[in-house]
Amino acid sequence: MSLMGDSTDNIPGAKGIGPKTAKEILSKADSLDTLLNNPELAGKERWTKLIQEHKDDIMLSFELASLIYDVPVKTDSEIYMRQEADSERLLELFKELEFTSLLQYVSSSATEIESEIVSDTGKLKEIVSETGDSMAFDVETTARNPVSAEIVGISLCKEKGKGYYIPINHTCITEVDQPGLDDVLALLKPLLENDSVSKTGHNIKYDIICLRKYGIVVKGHLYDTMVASHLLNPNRSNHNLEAVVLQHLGVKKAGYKEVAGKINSFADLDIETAAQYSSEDSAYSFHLKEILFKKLGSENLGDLYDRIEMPLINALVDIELAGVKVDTDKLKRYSKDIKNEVDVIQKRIFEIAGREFNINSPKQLSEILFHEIGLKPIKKTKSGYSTDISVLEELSKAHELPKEILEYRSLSKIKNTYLDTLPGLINSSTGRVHTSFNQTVTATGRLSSSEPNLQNIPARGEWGRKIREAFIAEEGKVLVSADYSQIELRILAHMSGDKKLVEAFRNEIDIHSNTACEVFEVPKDELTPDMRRVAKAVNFGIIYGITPYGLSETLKCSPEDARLYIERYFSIHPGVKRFIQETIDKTKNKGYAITMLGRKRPIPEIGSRNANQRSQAERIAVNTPIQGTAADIIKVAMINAKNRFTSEASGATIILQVHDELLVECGEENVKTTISILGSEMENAVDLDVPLKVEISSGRNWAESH
DNA sequence: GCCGTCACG
DNA sequence: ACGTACGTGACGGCA
Repeated sequence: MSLMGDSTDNIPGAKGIGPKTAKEILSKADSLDTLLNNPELAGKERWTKLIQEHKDDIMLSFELASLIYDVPVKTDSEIYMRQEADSERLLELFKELEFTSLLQYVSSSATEIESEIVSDTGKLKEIVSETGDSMAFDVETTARNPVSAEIVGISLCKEKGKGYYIPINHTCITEVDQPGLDDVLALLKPLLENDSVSKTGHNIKYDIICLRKYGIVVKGHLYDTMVASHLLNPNRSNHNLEAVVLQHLGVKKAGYKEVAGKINSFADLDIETAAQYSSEDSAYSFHLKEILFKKLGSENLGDLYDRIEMPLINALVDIELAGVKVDTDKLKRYSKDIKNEVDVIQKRIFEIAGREFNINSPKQLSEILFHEIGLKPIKKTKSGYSTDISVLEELSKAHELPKEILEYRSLSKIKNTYLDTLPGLINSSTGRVHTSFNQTVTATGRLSSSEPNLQNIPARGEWGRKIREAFIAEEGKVLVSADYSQIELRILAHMSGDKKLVEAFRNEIDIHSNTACEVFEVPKDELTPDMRRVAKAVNFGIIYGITPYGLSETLKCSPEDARLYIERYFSIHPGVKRFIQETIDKTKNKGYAITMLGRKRPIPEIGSRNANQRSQAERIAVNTPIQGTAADIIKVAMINAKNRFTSEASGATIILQVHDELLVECGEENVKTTISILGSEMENAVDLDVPLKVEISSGRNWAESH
């Protein structure tokens, strides 16, 4: 078995590697170690030679060089551009290898895009009238968060290689005339709202939100080159335009930081520089559209984009604009309460420890625990002894301090991350919190949420309840929360076709209790809560790509017992066992994991000779189709629910998504309709061999609706 | 900027 | 003999 399966079985020496194969390895490679530690591709010399053999292919040699160059992450092309120092070291490397063409690329910044400043409405009118059925645009603003951002300028592209920049609200001293915002938007509105003109952009959700605040509803087919890049390789974490342009066009474009990093706001930027930068954004995105969407088609990802990711952009626009109402007074009161609690605990900790120290410093804490008190370290981290929750729980048996530390940590986390931060993130004009839902971050296809992250708001315990009670509905409205019940296990049942598992879900049996009966071979009425706890962990473990050790860690049992549980589970669910093996084999053959709706995730380490790396890859190969399919399904539900809320004028708005939950706000009088629409759209988003079940309830706040 | 930790699913 | 559950984002400490 060679690195990537059949396609690279001819690898014995570098000379046998053609450009296409090398490219394939690179596109699927996730870490430098995978490649450099491969005995068949070992050594820098081999790779250097490879570069020289392919120096005509700019991008290929670029990526190869980045590997030799020992960059710490993936095959991201932008890594060596992130820092000046890196660029310089890369230059040296290229000089050494006599790469004249590459030298040109890194040393000269791109000037391929022509930019024209549009400073009067007459000219703008002309451009609008000349625009055909396809355009790209980019909105420049004062802020990162689109809901609070104000428009500074807009660039357009209607033909490859040329951008037009309309300066609107630059505050720098300039002789360039700036047309008024209202005039510009009035002229652009018919074009932007024209359904038959497709719109291209890089992270176009941002621009659509900015314009929506001014009453412009962008219509037409959306080509988002950032989303396309993510679908093509979800392992990459960064899909900013500079990186994507470098990867697919082989051009080093100036990034935002290089252009505007030193100034406070884009509005302070001189108009000529702004025009060039913004025109490049529009024009490169316009150019990338052709390449990326052709690739999406040939990778069979076109349907996934058209049916899910593109309509999802519009759904996310509505969600982010809607925001969530938060009772800040309540949070601030809780913050004071919790401060008193934390102070008391801190005092107690210092007394027990015999001196004051920074409890938040794991380093200082381990000094106290393991040297001064003399407790026995349990786990190591890269930099010392671990003091994480599992360690402290174990140490609690031997000493009174760890328990206090746990309490301190938990409370200060609540205070710092939630109580004290959320009030500051309220948008002053809407009075609500507007998170960003990121469509291009996760490797599995899930969304992520940031600034603030509203997908990790505490849910458990006293403080979880208190904090969720502070997420409230507008006056006269209520919150409706709908959760998929066991969606991942249901997907496992469907995908594996395991008879017993399918049957259990068709009969609406409590799945964890059911598993407990099976694993412990007892009738239902003899089940203990502890058996159910074990079974629940086994069920989760299956989804995560179970290992005896991993299960024993979470269950705090011996690996031998864990192994037994797993063995019992598989003997009862042979279909699941078969599914796991087949999934791993298929991933090995194809080089990627794939979800029900065709989302792909390359997993190159699946062929690694390093057993640890290979095992991890195998767990990822099992988990990704399950987690990713669940992500696909809730995306479909969001799109369909939103469409019905709109078409049936139910006055309901989705305001949050938390992986298997949707939170909706609607008028008190519409609760019944909302529940019925939401429930049926979630349950019928896709057709599986087992039913999808959704639990719905409503209330004045998030805790109550749950 | 990276690490350890911990909040969520 | 090894080191392990899957996926995220934010915080404080520390170099």
